[in-house]
Amino acid sequence: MSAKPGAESAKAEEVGKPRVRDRIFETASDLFYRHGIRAVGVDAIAQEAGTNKMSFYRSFASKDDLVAEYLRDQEKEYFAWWDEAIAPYAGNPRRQLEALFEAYLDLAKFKAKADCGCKTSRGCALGNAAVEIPEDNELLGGIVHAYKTEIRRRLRKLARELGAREPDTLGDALMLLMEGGYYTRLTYPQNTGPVAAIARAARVLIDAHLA
Amino acid sequence: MSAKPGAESAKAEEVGKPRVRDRIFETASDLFYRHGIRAVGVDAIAQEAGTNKMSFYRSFASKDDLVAEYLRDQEKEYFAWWDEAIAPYAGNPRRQLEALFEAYLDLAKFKAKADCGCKTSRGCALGNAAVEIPEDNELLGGIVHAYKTEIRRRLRKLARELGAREPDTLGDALMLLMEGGYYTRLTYPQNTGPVAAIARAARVLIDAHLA
DNA sequence: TTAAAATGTGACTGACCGGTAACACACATT
DNA sequence: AATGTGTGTTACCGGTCAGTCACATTTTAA
Repeated sequence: MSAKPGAESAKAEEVGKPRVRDRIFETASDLFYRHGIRAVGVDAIAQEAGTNKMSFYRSFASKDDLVAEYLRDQEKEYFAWWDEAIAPYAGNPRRQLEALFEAYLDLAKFKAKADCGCKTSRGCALGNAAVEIPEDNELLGGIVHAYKTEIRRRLRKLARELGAREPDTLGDALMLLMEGGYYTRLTYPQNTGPVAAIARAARVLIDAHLA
Repeated sequence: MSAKPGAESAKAEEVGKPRVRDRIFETASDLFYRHGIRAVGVDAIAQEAGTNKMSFYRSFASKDDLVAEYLRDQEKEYFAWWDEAIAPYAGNPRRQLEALFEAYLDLAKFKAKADCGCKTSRGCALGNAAVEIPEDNELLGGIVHAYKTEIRRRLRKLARELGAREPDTLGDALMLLMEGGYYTRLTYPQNTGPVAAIARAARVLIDAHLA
């Protein structure tokens, strides 16, 4: 099944062969995002990472432990993208919001690895996790909740800085657009779905709350 | 008595003990919606329905078979709600759209059984299924895709009847709101999330496309 | 009444789940 | 040479998954 990629011991370790833990994490993140959390077992992760289950449990206390780290990492990446998108327009909330929704259409590219091979983007890692996480899992559920709430806070804040009438309402409306974009991306390849209309819709909402 | 074997079952249904198949289907629908499809096994369904796995497989060829029926039934229910919401305003697409988004806030009540006990609504059954369905499952994936496309078609049609500029864009924007509402309902109890802003946002979008 | 249809029961398969134990091996430092 | 660390290997645990079997029982229709 898996032939060794010919990497020799000492040098390869430093250059192109990250520590087992990192390989496992990268592999798991990829598999979780593409196939969902429940659908990916620890054995599959270990094998795909070129190691075995025992090494998995030397690095992670449990699967949930890894999932929690995965979710936190996805959140970090997402807000990194966010900050990057609005950075060029600091002090101009209107431009920041527009930039955000225009960049949104390229988000799939930002996330997806080149060799993903998915026909459709898989939308929001955290949001999808909310579907799979059982109700009584407070650890994972809390991570998702905090993430969504931070998005909500940021959008409402931008709406306030914008000087919008009813900034909270505008922020929430914009959030609905974003979340809807993720959700529909699960079904429609890339930007062929309703998400194509997101930037214009955002602009319309913003204008209406400024008039 | 009549020789038709289907007629008698109606009696038992009324009395309070529906046929096993129906009990299984109702129970499964409830469990699938609340906990997700992957999280619910056939054994759990059978037990919760007061029967056993063998009776399950006498009624359904496979779990996927049941899931397909569940999804189709959810779609039917959803569009029944939709038609009911817009019926009073036939010929007035503007009022129909508004009614749709106002009724949306009560949708959770429409779906949820009284004894559900969920802290949060579970949003859209079909949309959530899209997260759990593996990419190569064309049967289930196709059902979800057809459902989303029908929503899109209906919203675009209403936007066209409305006489909106760029009706497809407006329809898609409204769809983003709807889908976003479902998605965020997974995380926020009932209407405490951004979904509370959905009716106003829809109105703003509609107005802007009419001006 | 009687036979057929519907349903219940428990055991079973083979695969997979998350997680663990015991041991072997390579290598880097000292 | 000795030691410790990181890793690989194999087998195993108890549990659950979807799905099937033979057979007993109840319900229903003729």
